[in-house]
Amino acid sequence: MAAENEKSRLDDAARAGWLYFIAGHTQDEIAKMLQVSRASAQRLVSLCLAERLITFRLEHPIAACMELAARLKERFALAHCEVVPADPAAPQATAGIAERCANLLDATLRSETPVIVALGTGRAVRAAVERVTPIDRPNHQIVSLVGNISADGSASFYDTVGRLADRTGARHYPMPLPFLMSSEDERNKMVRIEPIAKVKAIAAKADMRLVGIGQMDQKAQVHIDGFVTRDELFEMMRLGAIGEITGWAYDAKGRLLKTGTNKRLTSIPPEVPARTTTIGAAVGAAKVPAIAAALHGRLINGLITDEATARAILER
Amino acid sequence: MAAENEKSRLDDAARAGWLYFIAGHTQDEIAKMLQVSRASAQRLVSLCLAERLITFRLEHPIAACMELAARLKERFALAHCEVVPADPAAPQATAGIAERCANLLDATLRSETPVIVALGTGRAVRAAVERVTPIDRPNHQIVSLVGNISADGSASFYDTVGRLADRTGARHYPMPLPFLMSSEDERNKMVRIEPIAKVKAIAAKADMRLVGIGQMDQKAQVHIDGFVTRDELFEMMRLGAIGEITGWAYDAKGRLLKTGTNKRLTSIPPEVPARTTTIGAAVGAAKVPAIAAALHGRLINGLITDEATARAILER
DNA sequence: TTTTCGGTTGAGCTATTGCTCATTGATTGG
DNA sequence: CCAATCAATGAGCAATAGCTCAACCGAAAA
Repeated sequence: MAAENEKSRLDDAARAGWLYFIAGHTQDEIAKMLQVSRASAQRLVSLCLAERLITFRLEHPIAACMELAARLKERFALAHCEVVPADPAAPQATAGIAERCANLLDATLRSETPVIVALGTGRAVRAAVERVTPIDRPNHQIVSLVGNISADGSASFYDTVGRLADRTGARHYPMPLPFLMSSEDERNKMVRIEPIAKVKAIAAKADMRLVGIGQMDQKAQVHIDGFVTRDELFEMMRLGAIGEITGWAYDAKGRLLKTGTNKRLTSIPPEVPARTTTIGAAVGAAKVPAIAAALHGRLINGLITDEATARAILER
Repeated sequence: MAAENEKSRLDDAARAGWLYFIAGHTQDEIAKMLQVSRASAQRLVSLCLAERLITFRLEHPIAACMELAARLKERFALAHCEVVPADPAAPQATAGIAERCANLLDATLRSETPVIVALGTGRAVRAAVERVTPIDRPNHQIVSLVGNISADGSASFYDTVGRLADRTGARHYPMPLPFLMSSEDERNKMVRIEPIAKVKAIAAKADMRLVGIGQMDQKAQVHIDGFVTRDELFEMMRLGAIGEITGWAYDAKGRLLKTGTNKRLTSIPPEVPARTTTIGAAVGAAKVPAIAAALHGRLINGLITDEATARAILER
């Protein structure tokens, strides 16, 4: 008898769900049809959902992305996560994630109350600032997390901070420092001098950090861009480095290394664990271990990536 | 560019739909996530539905029934239609439809304002009245559409009107007449006498008619119950009879025959087309042509049947 | 350059929905 | 048989969704 009632209740729930979601009736109409009160009709619709009698299927590539983003967000307790459809024609294309990063920057910068945005390295970050909608926000501040002078003394490093400031009229604070100093002592001296200390102080108050994630292998961007030598790169790899964020190398568990180039690095170190919104932006199979490690080590609390990369991270 | 925007709009619609239906967020939350106004978020969710980006799938046997009922209702412009799951163990079982008929009667009889319910023949109708919830409605009226005296003069015909009256305290009007008279003249005389004319008048004002549908073949219920002889049945079949409602035989197009037993029949004739709620209740492969004809001829404007029968009717 | 037009937007209103809580009614144990 | 308990119910309210309308924006035409 109990089973009988149970069954008939589920039947009614299914009926209500059908009438609600498929036929598009209101719960009031359904209540009249099924000869129950509106409250009961609502309960039946809820039950239909709770018992998973009805399922939703989104026939769109976006669906998989949303799913992956939700899983990443859950798994790594992220404050923010976006997964864009992978472009099969260009698996490494940063266009998709750059657009989302730009959108995120737009949203942050739209605020009338002053905000501080800190930028790291990475092609996605560079591409993102190019896509930011121009807006006049002179009271905002844009601060760099990394030195903008490369090994040869030139300031050739792509000036993301300056570009973003151009588009917003915000004050900007590049870090007038070489990426690496020649020794730990020298680094410690430099970061204590007034203009650098000021940048550090502003960066510490940043409302959002947007950083790229680099893998530490033969194709490491920090090496390609000439910030670290081949020897330095290989030394870090020997020491266990698997990825880097603003130059700070970390191992497979996302722990910052205490040796090697990290001792001579002028970049603002990541918060561990990340408390302020710290969004990592990266795509590509090569970066998967680096991204996964950064997530495990809580070096970032936000991620913008593509479908293929997201899937690879979750499958590890 | 237009295509680009169109695509991105659909992407957003899919995103909104996912967040709404799958993740269960409110449109307000979605608006904040996608950086649009709540109104726009609502539009995106609507668009997602309109473009069929999202589909609902009801994983329950009831779903097919709802679907069939909706199609029957649409196809034959029915005021009411219910399809119950077919019981694979007993394909002819009237239990399912009787329960629904009883429910319908319950709903009708629940009204405080006086209603008139007219009952026809059929096992489903008989079973239905047995399942009606007892309720005290002395001002209602229950009227029979068919004579309750069979060929041998006995009143053995199952007394649905009386049983329903028992359960409701309603006044009831059986038709104290033989099912068939010996001639057309005699029929015409009988239906004009006072008590019969009164029953006819009440039946004409009925708020609802619940009737069975009989097939006209060797297993015709009217013959089995002894209301028509074998010869009479075969004559009607020769004349094109394919089904009967309250004894009134009709052809494959649902047109009432003007000859044969119909000329001697005392039953209240159906309205053509049915204006008052006239619900046919019948199941079984054998009844499919009869039901389909009744629907086509608008002898009924409501149907209660089972899944297998509904499917067969639609596939004709 | 100005005008017009189609389409998009957000404010604000109304309908619908979800939920809480007191009440009812059924069921089980005494 | 009665009382206690618990799930189900419906009223009523607060939150949410859907819709209308006026305003706005950008594109195409004059």
